[in-house]
Amino acid sequence: MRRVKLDRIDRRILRDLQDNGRMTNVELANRAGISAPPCLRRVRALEEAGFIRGYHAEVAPEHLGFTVTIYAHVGLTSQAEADLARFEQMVGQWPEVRECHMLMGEADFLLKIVAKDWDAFQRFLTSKLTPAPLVSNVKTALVIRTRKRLPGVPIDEAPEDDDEDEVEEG
Amino acid sequence: MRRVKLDRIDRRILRDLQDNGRMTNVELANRAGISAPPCLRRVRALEEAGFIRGYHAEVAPEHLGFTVTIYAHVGLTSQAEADLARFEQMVGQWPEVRECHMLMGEADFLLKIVAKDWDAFQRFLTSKLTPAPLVSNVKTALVIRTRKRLPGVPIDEAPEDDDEDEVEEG
DNA sequence: ATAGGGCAAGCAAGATCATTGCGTAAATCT
DNA sequence: AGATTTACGCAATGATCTTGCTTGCCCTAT
Repeated sequence: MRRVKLDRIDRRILRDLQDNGRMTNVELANRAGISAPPCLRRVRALEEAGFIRGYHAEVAPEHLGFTVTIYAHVGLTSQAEADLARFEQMVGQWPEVRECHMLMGEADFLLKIVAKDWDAFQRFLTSKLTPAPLVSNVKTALVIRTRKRLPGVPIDEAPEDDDEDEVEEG
Repeated sequence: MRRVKLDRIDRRILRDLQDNGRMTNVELANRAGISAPPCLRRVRALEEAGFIRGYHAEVAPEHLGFTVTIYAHVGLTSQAEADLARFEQMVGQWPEVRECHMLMGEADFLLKIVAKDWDAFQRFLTSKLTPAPLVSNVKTALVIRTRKRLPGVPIDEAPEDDDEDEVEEG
């Protein structure tokens, strides 16, 4: 069980990579105030330790024909863990569903769904989601516009307390 | 007004970069079946045309101490466009709010909020969001777990109809 | 048909970047 | 204090990025 601590340099690296995932290692190093080799070693260590789950291009949905984004609240008929997992496994196979969050309270989920147009979403809703087993009720909310869309979390230069963040690695 | 069309190669590039934003251009080119130079030119063109909004490292919130994720439905007292914009401008300045989606129907928003712990979220809620001007009512939903978190949109090898996607660029 | 223009691909070369090995300094532990 | 660990920086190698140039293809207008 190795411990990984984050100092100011690590946080700066994470912040910069969260903001620009294709930043070159040399620029990353310059911003962090160290030379390239240790900077790359830190990045690799952060990846290994699970601080960085991956890198993704942020594509414009409307440019690819996806004009409809919906958030759907889904209530289930059962809240047994096996049923919750079965539902998650099912939505995991639907490409229209991009995110699946289990919410506090009764057995319900919040799904983020994208579709090319309203008709395609209706087809998904009526032929896939609503008739699915375990699904009790579905409430959908169409997204009109999105004015803020920041990735991940806010990463300050320094943590609020004096200690450094640390995390256990399996 | 330049037109940009997407062929199978462009879609493959977008799909691969959405999946791995740090894929090298040579591997991207190999997967797409073309050589590196035209592949890089396509990537640049896709960026210029707005198909790619940016690149981001996906960081693990809990590793950085953010153990709480909340979705909040916020209803406003006014749905005049100026007030909606004012609300969006306000949440834009709150680092805890990562996403702000305006929903269909009455003037309400869906916010994605992250916080280091439940207490920090309570402070945000009671000292920032709830007392803010225009805010009528707030309903929060704590995220227990997230089992699906895919970026962007599903990108197939070929579009459903025979035509190629095209988009206007300003 | 055939010549000309417009794309887009591939090759090649130079510049930049990533990556490794090695030596050294600072911090930690005994 | 001495030993150990850790992480930095330098230097060198290999890979990648990037640009200019040339070639081939398709479309269009003679």
